[in-house]
Amino acid sequence: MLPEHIPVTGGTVSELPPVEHRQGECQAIAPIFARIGDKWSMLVILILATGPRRFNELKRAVSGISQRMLTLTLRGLERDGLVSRTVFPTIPPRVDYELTPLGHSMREPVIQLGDWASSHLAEIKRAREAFDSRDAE
Amino acid sequence: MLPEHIPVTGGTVSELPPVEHRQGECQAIAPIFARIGDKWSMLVILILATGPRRFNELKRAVSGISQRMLTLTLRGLERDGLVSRTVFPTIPPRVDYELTPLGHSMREPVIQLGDWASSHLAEIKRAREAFDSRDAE
DNA sequence: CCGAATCCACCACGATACTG
DNA sequence: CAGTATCGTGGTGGATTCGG
Repeated sequence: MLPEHIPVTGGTVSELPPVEHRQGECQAIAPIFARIGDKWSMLVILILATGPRRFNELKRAVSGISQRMLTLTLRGLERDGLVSRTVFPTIPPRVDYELTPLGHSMREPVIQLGDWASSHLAEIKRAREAFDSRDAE
Repeated sequence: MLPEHIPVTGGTVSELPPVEHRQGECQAIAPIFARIGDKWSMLVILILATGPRRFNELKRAVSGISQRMLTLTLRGLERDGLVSRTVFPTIPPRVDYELTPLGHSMREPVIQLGDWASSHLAEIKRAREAFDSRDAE
């Protein structure tokens, strides 16, 4: 399903696919990106990629998220069919969240992005500082 | 970079890395995700992955984006060292945007996510409709 | 322990108009 | 063509409280 990626080596710019190819695509995937590309969704997916978790486990793992945003984020992911919610009517109550097959199919792309982010953290930090000090003139 | 150096815990048999491993990571990558995971950044990266573009080319390609948000998005990506901005002092003026080496390194993860999104568009749509009709009771 | 609900500040974002 | 400026608004997201 994944199209062969453009070879980087020795390629000229003209060998890149025309914009139009992506252009139509953009129309379609923009809403998806706008949805999963919020502040928390991908982090939650990233955590759930390690296995099912309870609500407060998630809250602890995704440090900094508020209870409300975690609820809303999970609700959104559930709506999109990426996460399933299982309630155990015990006392105390217990709710497990885990990736659905669809959510599971998203694991690899998200993990890759996460890996990219953590590998290039320092570079980005430096770029920011350089930019900020440069425009402070 | 992931599963290799993860120490084996107790007797549990799991291919998945423990949460704790991701947990510390999350702290660090949350800001990055919050940054690139806004409404437009990844789409712009996706377009620029096909080669350098001028401002209005981008505006047309990323359908639906306002002039203001494109400017802000590009400025943010530039600040993060992902995109470079080249001004040609001609008349009419011309400004080219293209991926930096750092931005280039992000191409593959973003393209993968884009591919994932476009492949599962229909599934997500169906999941949403199912969810919405189910909670409309 | 899990999560819904309310209140509220802020800023993300879009629309529009204006400049070099 | 490539922005900047300004303003208005809806939504995001935090703090807190309540319920099951």
